[in-house]
Amino acid sequence: MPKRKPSPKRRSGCPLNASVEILGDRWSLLIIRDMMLRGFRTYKEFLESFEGIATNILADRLRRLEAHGIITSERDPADGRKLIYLLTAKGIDLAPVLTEMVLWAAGHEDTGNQALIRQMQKDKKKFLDAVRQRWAEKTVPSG
Amino acid sequence: MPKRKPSPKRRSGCPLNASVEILGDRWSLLIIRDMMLRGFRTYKEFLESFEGIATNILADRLRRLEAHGIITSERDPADGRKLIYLLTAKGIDLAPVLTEMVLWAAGHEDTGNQALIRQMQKDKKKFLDAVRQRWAEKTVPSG
DNA sequence: CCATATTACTTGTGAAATGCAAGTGAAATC
DNA sequence: GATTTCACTTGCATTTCACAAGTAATATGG
Repeated sequence: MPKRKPSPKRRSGCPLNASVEILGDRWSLLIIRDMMLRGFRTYKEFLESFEGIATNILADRLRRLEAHGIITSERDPADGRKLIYLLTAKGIDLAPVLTEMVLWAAGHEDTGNQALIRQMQKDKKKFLDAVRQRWAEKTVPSG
Repeated sequence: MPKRKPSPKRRSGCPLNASVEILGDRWSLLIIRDMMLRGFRTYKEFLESFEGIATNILADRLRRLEAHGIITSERDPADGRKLIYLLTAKGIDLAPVLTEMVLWAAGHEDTGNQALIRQMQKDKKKFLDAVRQRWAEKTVPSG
């Protein structure tokens, strides 16, 4: 259980503050969403996913997420050019956070992706179990 | 039920994207936390709470949260200088999001506020019910 | 009343983060 | 071995942010 790394210069001890300092920007949670729910694993997939992210920002966010132990990266043995990014246990533990954010927006904002929302609403626990299961099997379907 | 406002130029229809565009910065969720859990309601209280926020940024974030229907503002009848900021129903509905973010950080980062965390872990539903109850009564204790 | 204080801001300025276009190096493909 | 693909980096313009100072409206003390 690698946890409780002594973090450098944090503004306050509140756990929410820690979360916000790590995840509080426009892209980090979207990258994690794509890894968790869409099975994306390479730089190129992320870049093409949300049109609009700058290449340097994407590189920076991946570095930061890795530094925080939320993702790992390794060379693709089948193609030495590719780096494969994967969620760590700490990363997959963000599933409940993403779920609640999705449900909040779905209830109060004009959004799409109704299939996903209905799945989450119907049985939150089952949905989260399924996410964790796919992650454990490392058989997240791509696309 | 005032919901589903047609939002201007959103990057994608995913609900998570909507959440990130509204809440994805370093301060918004901390302001909401202070309103929800500490009963803060004035500009000055927020400013003194998290030392470090710039006055113009605080003003901007309060404006944005109000524009998104997460908070309201009204003059204090007892002191005409003061504006009182209050969470809307949409704002209090962020309680599960905050809770999951707190629990995630508490489990994986080196943070304080163990009392709050134990309360959340012990019975998440009861904790959320209490938050909603205090909000409904508008009797959130200050400090 | 009138001077002073408090509250909730705005404005100005420099620093930092971001967006965009172009370029680079290593590995794969043709 | 020339070209393409992948994962970036670099340089520069723009936007956002932090910090200090100032302002308008209201409140308070003498």
